[in-house]
Amino acid sequence: MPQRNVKEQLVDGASRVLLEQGYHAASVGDIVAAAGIPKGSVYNHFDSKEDLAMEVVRRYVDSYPFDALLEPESSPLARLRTFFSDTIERTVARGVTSGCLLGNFSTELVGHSDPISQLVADSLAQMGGAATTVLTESRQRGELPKDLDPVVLGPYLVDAFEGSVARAKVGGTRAPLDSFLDFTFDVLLKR
Amino acid sequence: MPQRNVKEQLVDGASRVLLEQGYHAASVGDIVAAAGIPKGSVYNHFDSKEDLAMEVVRRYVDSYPFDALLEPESSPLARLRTFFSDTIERTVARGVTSGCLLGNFSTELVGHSDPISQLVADSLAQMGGAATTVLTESRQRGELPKDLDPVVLGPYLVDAFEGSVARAKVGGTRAPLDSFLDFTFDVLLKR
Amino acid sequence: MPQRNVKEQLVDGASRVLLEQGYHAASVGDIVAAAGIPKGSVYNHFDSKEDLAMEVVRRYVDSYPFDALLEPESSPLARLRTFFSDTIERTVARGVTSGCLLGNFSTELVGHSDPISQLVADSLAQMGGAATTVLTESRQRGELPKDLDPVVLGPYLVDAFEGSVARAKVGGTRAPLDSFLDFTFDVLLKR
Amino acid sequence: MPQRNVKEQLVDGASRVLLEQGYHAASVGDIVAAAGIPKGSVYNHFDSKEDLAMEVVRRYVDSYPFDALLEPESSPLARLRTFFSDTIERTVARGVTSGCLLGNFSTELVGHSDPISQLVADSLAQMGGAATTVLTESRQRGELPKDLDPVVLGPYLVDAFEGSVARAKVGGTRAPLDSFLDFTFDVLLKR
DNA sequence: ACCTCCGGGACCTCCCGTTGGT
DNA sequence: ACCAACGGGAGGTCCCGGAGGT
Repeated sequence: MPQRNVKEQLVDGASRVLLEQGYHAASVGDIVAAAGIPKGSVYNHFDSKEDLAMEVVRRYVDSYPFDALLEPESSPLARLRTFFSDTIERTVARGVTSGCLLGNFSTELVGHSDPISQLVADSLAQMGGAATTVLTESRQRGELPKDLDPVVLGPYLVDAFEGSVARAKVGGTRAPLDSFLDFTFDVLLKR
Repeated sequence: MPQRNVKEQLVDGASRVLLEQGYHAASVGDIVAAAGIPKGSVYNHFDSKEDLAMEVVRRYVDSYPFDALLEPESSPLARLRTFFSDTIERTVARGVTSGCLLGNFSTELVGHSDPISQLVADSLAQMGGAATTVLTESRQRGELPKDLDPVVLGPYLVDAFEGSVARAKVGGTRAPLDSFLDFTFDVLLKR
Repeated sequence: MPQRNVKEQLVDGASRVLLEQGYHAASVGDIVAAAGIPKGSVYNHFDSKEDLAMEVVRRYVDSYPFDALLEPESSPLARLRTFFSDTIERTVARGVTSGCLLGNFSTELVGHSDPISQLVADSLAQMGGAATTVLTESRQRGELPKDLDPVVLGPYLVDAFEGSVARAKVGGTRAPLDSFLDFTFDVLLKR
Repeated sequence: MPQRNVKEQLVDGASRVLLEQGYHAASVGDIVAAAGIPKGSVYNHFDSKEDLAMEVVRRYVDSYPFDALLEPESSPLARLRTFFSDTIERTVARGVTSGCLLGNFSTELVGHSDPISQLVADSLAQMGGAATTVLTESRQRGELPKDLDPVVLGPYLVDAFEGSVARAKVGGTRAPLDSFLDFTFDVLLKR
């Protein structure tokens, strides 16, 4: 067998390029160039660019620290803050101007790829649901102001987060992200 | 003899197509087809697709009801709610799955068009600033809980709004938008 | 306008290449190379390779000497013989190994292009019909043996002709064509 | 442990696919999919797609009922009619729109594969020769009109047959085949 | 013998911007 | 100002055949 890891290299390269350039702007040529593999090898592993992007989204979602978020060891609110904080750091590390793959694809691919859009919608819902779960815990511990409904608040926080990621991206600064974190946990959730 | 408002038709068509398809996915051919004009005419009025898109963004921003938002007639919070509410209705009227041009371009065009990205960033900042202005008014009237800083809260609300538009878009439902409106004005700002 | 005749050159080149190589074996690159035009120009004139091939078939059919065949000046049988004889000479002039576009496409494109297949079927029917018309004339003049039904014989002769063109093509010799002509007119129709 | 009759499956699949799609339109991928074997296995048994197609043609020719045609039991003309009639039924059973492999390849592969073209030409000549043999028998029995030369008539009938198969294929109807049979044996050969 | 993975190259199509006659 | 025609280049996809471990 000539080489190994071709598929792995491909998905890695695609992850980087799709995150940085977007779906339509990133050509398969760009991706294979970044992955360091020949173009002809792409379709040995994926049926289409869309199929490859699906895998990239799956891996992206899998990289979220959901385990730590739901582990009932420390305070729920602390865990939620850590979840967002870690995510912010990872986002910044990849480059603020790359933004969040879910947010990027949520606006770019509607009407162009139903499978990806569905996956993105589900992933966003999953995040909102996880937040709701933690907030419900928090409420049971009496940490949460009583007027805040976890079911509504969870997705709301995810929306606010994604919005701030988008603004950070287009502005080229992490400020909106830090602002989101501070306001959410130091003001909104703290009475 | 050619059409009269060729430029107008062009911008109208481009507004629709760019909002629905995105920048990279919409070809100049798609745009002129939607506008009902010949392709060669585009470059009599704009230097490039990018230039045309700039004009589309400007018109999009101009269509926001900033005047009504800042007119000191009714209650500031009421005006802010109306601003978002009207915007939601217009968004829904254009098709939820189209989303918001600013949100769409904020994630798609970073790294591809600095002029558009800058314009989008500025427009988002403008919205946040307008919200801050109104919230400051509100604070002066004592309508606003004291722990909420208008300077932080204004952009935060815009982020949350844009995030909910994105989620509505990818989910194909207006629910996140209504949820945003209710939570923001019935809970968050009504402590 | 940079150049003219681009479309004409394109169709001419396509006629040559499609006849010689067949539909699937001839790439658009081959065609534009033969036509001496850049590849990007093809789709200014035709929607697809299939569309271009349709035009080629139309021109091919138009090149048959149907007028002379149906002109009631000389003997019907003489005109029919001339029709086939002329067609044979033109076929040989283009290269026996190219065969007949209708025959070639009739076997290659079924299941791949319904529009072309239909056009080819119609054209073949047209030839058979024309032969029938002339044979009917002949019968009325008493030139035709009574047991030969023009309605059946017309298409039969066309089939035999196309079959002999195919055999000449694959054999690389005009012998089957001459044989067709002699047997048909000196034996079959001369009872 | 792999399959047993890999080669057999391969040739069977290739026979079907090449007959239905043609040589250039059928990819090796299509063939192995139809055969239910992995693509890499092809080149263990054949040097190339061309080589595989050669085998397919050989089997196709072997499937003709030449034995029954030449067995001097019943009337020569009856045997010839049966030969064509059986061939027609087998052709129809495989799908009229598939046509005849010899006819299909005779027009598609000239200039692309000399070995296949040669084999097809020889096979066609073989058929014509067999017909001539039987017609000669017939002549000796006095069954055949004296003006019909078996040497010319044999190939002529094969050409007419192949032409009618092509017309049946592109027209999607067996009518030309039945017409060929009736006219040939009820009119042409019956004085 | 088998078969997974590989890969250089070419497929058809379409892109965006331009040219130049009207 | 208009716009039909143009064109270099790239888009995603798929081709046939091979390499090499099992």
